[in-house]
Amino acid sequence: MIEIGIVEDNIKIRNLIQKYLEMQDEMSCKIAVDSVEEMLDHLKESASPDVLLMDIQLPGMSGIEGISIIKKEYPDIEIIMLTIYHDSHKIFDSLCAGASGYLLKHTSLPEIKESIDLLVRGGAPMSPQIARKVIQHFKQPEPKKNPDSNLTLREQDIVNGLVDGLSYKLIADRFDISIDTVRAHIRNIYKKLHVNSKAEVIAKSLRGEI
Amino acid sequence: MIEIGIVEDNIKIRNLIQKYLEMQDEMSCKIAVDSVEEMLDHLKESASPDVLLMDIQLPGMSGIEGISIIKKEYPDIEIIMLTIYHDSHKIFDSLCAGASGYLLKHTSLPEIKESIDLLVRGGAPMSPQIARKVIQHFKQPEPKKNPDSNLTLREQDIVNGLVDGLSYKLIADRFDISIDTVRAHIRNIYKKLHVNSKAEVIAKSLRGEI
DNA sequence: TTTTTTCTCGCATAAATATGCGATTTGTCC
DNA sequence: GGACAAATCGCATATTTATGCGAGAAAAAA
Repeated sequence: MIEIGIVEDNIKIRNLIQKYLEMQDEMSCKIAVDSVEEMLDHLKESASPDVLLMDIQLPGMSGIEGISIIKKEYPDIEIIMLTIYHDSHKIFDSLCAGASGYLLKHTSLPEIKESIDLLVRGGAPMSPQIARKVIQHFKQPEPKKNPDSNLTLREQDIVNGLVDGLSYKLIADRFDISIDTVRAHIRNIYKKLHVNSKAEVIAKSLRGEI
Repeated sequence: MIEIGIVEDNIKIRNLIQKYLEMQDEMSCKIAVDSVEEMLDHLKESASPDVLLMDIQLPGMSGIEGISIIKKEYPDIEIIMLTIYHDSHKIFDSLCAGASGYLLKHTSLPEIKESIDLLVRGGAPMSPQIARKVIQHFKQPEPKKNPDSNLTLREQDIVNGLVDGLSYKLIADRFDISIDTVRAHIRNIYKKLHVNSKAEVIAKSLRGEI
């Protein structure tokens, strides 16, 4: 028997889902509340459900904050977001916070049931549009490397020194060269990268633009 | 009519899928080859398919290398990986290279068809186990934030200015404050972060350690 | 072999940064 | 009302950076 909890402030939707899930043989949905705070109260007193369906827009604490807190206290509870938001930020914030699935609210009741089944079998329920956004997140936008920014090995050494937060003097020590040589390299690096400060070199480097 | 191409070196599997897809009313699968190189030859001469099903382990160029090349030349072709590999590296390499879906080879023929439909409708077909791995990738292992490095809003503004490569003067201009105030904030930031140069602040920030 | 890179070093100087000490104002918390 | 954090500003100074110009030696490319 899969124990399911619901956090959803729209009472109609909440009751609808609860009733539907209760009708399933292998599912039970006893806890259905309208805020994260209430759910936390419940969790303290009674046994934890296996799966939580959670909205994002909620009175009080948002669903995304809720994920973090619940996951920290009860890491075994699997959380599926069920929301109208399909903007990338909310999706990624939810997944980063520890959600295991992300459904849009137009998902039908049988599909919700299917998703819960999928989840307990080790899958990750996602609406197709959501999956698309998640995947797009991986695509490298453009390896926008500056073509004529090919640094020599020594120059890369120097850049690494800068990224490590070293001063010219310390870089000189590290590679056993004079500080004026460091200056010379840095001059050339700036030319190649079209910048004129350490700050920009470090930023470019850590952004993978070198 | 959806035009589909297959790159798969196991001739049995290839023929099976091709025949099945050809049987579908709204699908056509004329091009079925056993290497990326062959597919590239085909693409040069005839019209591009809408969707490619591609294996990873192939004679000659690997499927993952293939994605990059094909996507660069023909960015409109959607690629679904169809492979036995379910290790995270291969999955992420594929998605980063530009694949729009990732199925495991035990996927049934009707499911493959469904996946293609899903793809052209803007979704992203993935086996549930794959989706799970993708999602796990988002979970932050540990936000190793320095506990007593909580910067105030203004201090965060200043840090952003530094990351953008601005000088004190320009930061002062951006927020319409005096350069001495910028100095004051930076002093406090350095104290909180236990550093003593712009470089280190930028590095920390871009590494997500603030 | 000649030319071009790459790496090395030096001197000089204007600009920017790091850091010391001190001060006023505006909130918020108790 | 008093304590305290946050944001603002000023002045002074030692250190570091940024950038100009020049140059020699070794290695790689032509």
